[in-house]
Amino acid sequence: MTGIRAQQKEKTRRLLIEAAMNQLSAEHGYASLSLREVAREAGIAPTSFYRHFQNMEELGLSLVDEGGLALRQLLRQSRLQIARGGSIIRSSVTTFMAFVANQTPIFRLLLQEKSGNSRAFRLAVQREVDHFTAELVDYLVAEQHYPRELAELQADAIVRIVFGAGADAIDADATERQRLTELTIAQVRMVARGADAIRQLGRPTK
Amino acid sequence: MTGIRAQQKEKTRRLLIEAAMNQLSAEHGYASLSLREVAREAGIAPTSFYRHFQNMEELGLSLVDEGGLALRQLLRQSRLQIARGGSIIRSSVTTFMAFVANQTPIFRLLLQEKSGNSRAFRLAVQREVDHFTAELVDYLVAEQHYPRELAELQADAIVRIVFGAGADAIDADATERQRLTELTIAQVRMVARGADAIRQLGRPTK
DNA sequence: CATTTTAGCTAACACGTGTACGCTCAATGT
DNA sequence: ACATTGAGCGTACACGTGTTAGCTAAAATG
Repeated sequence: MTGIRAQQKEKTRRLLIEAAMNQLSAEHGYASLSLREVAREAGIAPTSFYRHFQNMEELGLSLVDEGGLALRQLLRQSRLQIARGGSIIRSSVTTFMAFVANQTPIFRLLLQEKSGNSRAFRLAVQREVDHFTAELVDYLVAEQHYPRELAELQADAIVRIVFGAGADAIDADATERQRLTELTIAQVRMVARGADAIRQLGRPTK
Repeated sequence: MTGIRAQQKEKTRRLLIEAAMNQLSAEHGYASLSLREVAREAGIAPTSFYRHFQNMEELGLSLVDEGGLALRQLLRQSRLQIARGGSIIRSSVTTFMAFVANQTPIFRLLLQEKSGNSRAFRLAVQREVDHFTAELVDYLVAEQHYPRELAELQADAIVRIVFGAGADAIDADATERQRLTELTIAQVRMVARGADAIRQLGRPTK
């Protein structure tokens, strides 16, 4: 009942997606992705592409979704590390940087399309980043007992710092990435201290 | 001796640059910029383009330079506001956001090519951002007497936050941009507080 | 004034692109 | 068993692209 036919279709759909991913590189971004080349790498005729996607844009949005999914899986991984002890900041930043290193093409896609030229793409990526931020806010409120507003301010700043560092990490080699990771950890801790100081102001007499 | 000929050449060179700027929009980025369309808008034949630039890439790098120049002019403006009193943070963030609002295509170009697909572009933009950071470090060391290392950490974090906010401001309307500006100011102040707290740790007994 | 330089032109090229049309043939539905 | 569906294919078209080669005329040079 799985449908040997639908099964095959899903398979070549994946072939297309993976072909597109492969063609994403440092020199060759989504914008300059060609239907024909993607189809060629997937091993189907150019026209058969339309059996799976209406547009290249539709393919691209699927890529973003895949990326967002991977990103959220990363977050869960990170939370696992927290559960079994250790600095939340360090483990979060480290796993994030590992994601950038291991899934470079996906991260680059997210990064580029965040300020890219398709509104649909920008919104899709922003949605993923917002997820990211929202979960951080929840953590700060639930576990660290920050007032919501301050938690939002802080989470937003942290996400900006971490994503910015991720962008710089893309081009970096392992050593440089290590340095960036430590730098980022220190910066996030700095933000946390600042948020804490502000919180103390709110209720000066402990 | 100005050279009526060289003068004319410089003029159409500017025409080309401005034509390229005009074609940069939310939907149509540098990557999909066409030599022929640019030439058309500049009012010259496609082939004449090569009298001024060897590549589209060379044109693009000129655009980045123009953008960086404008950004540095903005910084000087901002520093003037500081000289005649007022919060340095507020005036810096405000003028930065004004830049994003008024010179949107240029800022978008910088933002996109920062993580774009041409290494030359990435380096060019990074160079501009580094200028930005370096001047902030100098300020923090000279005026606020932070130790250099802490100043660098702080400046880098601030630049990341501000640029991230700028990226979000691109799509925003005036009201939303105002909100973003206030948010960013608060975040930068938060970072400053954090840096201050860390500095106090370094020399606990005042 | 004679010569050289050069910004801009027209014509032409080879190429890659997205997409429409109609065919095949194996998996599905009845 | 038969009819229908649909994934994939080959052909073909119109179009925009970057780039070369060679001409023209005006400015620069001496």
